[in-house]
Amino acid sequence: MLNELKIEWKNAIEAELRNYLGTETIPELTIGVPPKSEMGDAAFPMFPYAKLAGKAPALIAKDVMASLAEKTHPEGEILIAGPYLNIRFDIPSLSDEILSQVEKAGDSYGYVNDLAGKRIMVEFSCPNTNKPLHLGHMRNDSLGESVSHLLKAAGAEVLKVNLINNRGVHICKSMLAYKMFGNGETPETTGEKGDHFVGRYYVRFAQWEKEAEEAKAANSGRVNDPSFIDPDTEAQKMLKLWEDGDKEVRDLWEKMNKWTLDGLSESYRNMGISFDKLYYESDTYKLGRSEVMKGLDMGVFKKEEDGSVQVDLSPISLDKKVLLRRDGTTLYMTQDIGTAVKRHEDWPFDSLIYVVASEQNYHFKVLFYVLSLLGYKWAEELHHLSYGMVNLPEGKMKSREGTVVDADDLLAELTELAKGEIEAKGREEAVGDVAETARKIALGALNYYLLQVQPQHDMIFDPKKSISFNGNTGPYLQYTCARISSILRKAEEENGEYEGVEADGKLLVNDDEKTLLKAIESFPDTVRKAALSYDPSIIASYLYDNAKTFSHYYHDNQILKAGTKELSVTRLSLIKALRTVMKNGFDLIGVPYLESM
RNA sequence: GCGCUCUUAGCUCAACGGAUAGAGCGUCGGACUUCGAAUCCGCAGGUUGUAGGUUCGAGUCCUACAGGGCGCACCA
Repeated sequence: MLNELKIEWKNAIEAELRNYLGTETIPELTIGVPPKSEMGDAAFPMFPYAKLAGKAPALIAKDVMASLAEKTHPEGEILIAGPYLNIRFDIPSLSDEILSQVEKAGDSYGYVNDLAGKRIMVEFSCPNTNKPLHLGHMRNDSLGESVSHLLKAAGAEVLKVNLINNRGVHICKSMLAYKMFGNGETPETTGEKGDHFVGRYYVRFAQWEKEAEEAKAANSGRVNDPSFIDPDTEAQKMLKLWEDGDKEVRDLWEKMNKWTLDGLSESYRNMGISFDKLYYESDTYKLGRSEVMKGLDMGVFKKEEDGSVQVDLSPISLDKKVLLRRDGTTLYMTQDIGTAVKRHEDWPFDSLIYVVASEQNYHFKVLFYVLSLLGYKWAEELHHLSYGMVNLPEGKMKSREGTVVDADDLLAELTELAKGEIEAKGREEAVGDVAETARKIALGALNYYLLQVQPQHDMIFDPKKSISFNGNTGPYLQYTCARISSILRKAEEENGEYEGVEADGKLLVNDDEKTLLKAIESFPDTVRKAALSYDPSIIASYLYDNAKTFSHYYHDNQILKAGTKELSVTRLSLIKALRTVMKNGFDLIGVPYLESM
C-alpha cells in the first residue's frame, strides 16, 4: 500500500516534470528512501533534470513542489530537502490496514506470488559417503534449505534434491583402510556415529598413504619387498573390482555406506535439513553416455583420433573438454549431463538451482553450455548458486592437518554453551525442555551466522570467537521474539483487563512505531527481493533491523502500562504483528522460534 | 601464464549509481525496586587496496596496477 502510494507520487511528479521541462521525454524518476525518517518516507532526486532545465536541482525541487501543491495530488506531505523532493506519508492513518493484513495472512504473511506456477528444483549438500559433514557443508546446507524456503515463499513449487557421492576412488580408500586395519569393528562395537567411524578410516588411509610415500622417497628396502602394498594402486584395484560388481567389495561398500548415511541422516535431522528426493552417484555415474553419443550424431561434439569425445568450448572463450574417455568410460561432467536430463524427465522443472561452492564455477559454466548444445531449452533455466569458501583465521580448512571444523562437534559445542547460558540465567523452569531449547538456540546462532553473509562472499570463521549469542546474532533475534511473547502472555493473563477496548492505529505516532509499521509493510517486498536474488542475507539483515528497532522501542516505551488502555491494546497489536513477521522470517533462514528462552 | 572472483573501522560483516559510508564484536564509560540486562545508551575508531576514467552524482560502473582466494585433469 505504501508502494502503490509511492508509484502514484512518482507518476504525479513525472507528469509535473514533463510540464515543467516542456518535453515528453524525460529521464525516469527514481524512487528512493531518505536516510533519516524525519526527512520523509519517499525520496525523489531532481539531479537528472538539471541539465534539461538549465537550473539547479534544488530550484527544480522547489518549483515542482510549488506547482504540485496547487493541484490535487496523491496523499502525503511534500517536503524539500535540497535537491530532493521528499514525501511524508501519514503512517498512523495506514496502520490499522497494515496490521489487519498481517493478522489476516498470519503464517503466510510475506508470501508473494511472483514465482507462482513455477517448478523449481534445488540441489544441495551432495556429501561423500566417506566422512562426516564439516562447516563447509553446513554453509551449503543452510543456504540450500533457506533458498528453498524463500522460493516457496515466492510462490514456487520446490523440490529439494540431494546427490549422494557414494562411489569413486575416495570411497574405496576408506573401505580399503577398514579392510586392512578394521579388525571387524563396527560403529556398534565402538559406539561411534557411523559417519565418524567411516571418516576415521578415511583419515587412516591418508596416514598409510603418507607412510608409503615416505618409504618411497627414502627408497628404503620396504618398497622392493614383495609384501609392500602401495595404497593408491590398491585403491584403484578396489575401484575396478567395485565396477565389476565383485561380491565382497560390493558387500563391504553397502555396509559402510549405510553406516555413513545413517550418521549423515542424524546430522541432517539435527540441523533441520531435509530432502524430497535423493539421487545416488552409483546410479547416475553411467548416465550421460547416451547424451554424449546423441551430441556426436548431432555434430555438436567431436570424436578425437584417440577415441575420446570432446566438446569445443571456444564459443564461450574456453578451451575444450573431454566428455567420454578414450576407453568409453564416463566422467564427472558426463554424469552431471545425464543427471540433469534424468531430473528433467523425473520432474519437469522450470528451473534447477545447483547450490555448489564457487570452486566449481568452471564446471557449471561448461555443463550449462553443453546442455544447451544438446538442444535442451531448459538449459537456459539452470542456475549455479555459487557460494564462497568458509575459511579459518589461519587459512583454508585442511582435513590432512586436522583443522576441519566438524559439523556435529560444532553443533554439540554450541548446544552446550546455550545450555550453560540458560542455567546461568536460571531460566530452566521457564524454558521447560532445556536440552531442546539449547539445541534451537545453537541452531539459530549457526544458521544466522552462515546466512548473514552474502552467499558469493568468502567468509572467515573463528571457532573461538565467531559464534556468540550477543549482538547481531540468531539468539538476539530469538530473544526479541521471546520478549514479545512474554508481553503478550502477560496481557492474556490479565484477563478482562482489555476487554472491549479497540485498537486504534492512529495512536502509533512515535518514530519507532512508524519505523516498525513501515518495516512490517515492506516484508513481502523483502521476501520477493531475497527470493529472486537467491540471497537469504537480505532476510537476515531485515530481521536484525526490526529486532534492533523493537529493542530500542521497548526500552523507551511501556506497552502494558502505556497510559491508556487504548494505547496498550494498540501497541499490543503492533508487536503481535511484528512477532508474526519475525516468525515468518525465521522460517526462511532456519532460525527456530522460541516462546521463551 | 590464462580465466573467474574478492579487497570497506583493530576483527567479522552491511550499504536499489544518490543525501553526513553503517552495524556487531573488541576497548572505554553509563543504565536493572519499572512489560525478560541474551538488552539499551554513549565515546573512540574510515583518504572504501592504489592510480586513472565514465557520470549531475561512484564503496557501487569501466581500465590498469598491487594484494588475497578459486579454477585452468581422459579426479570427483
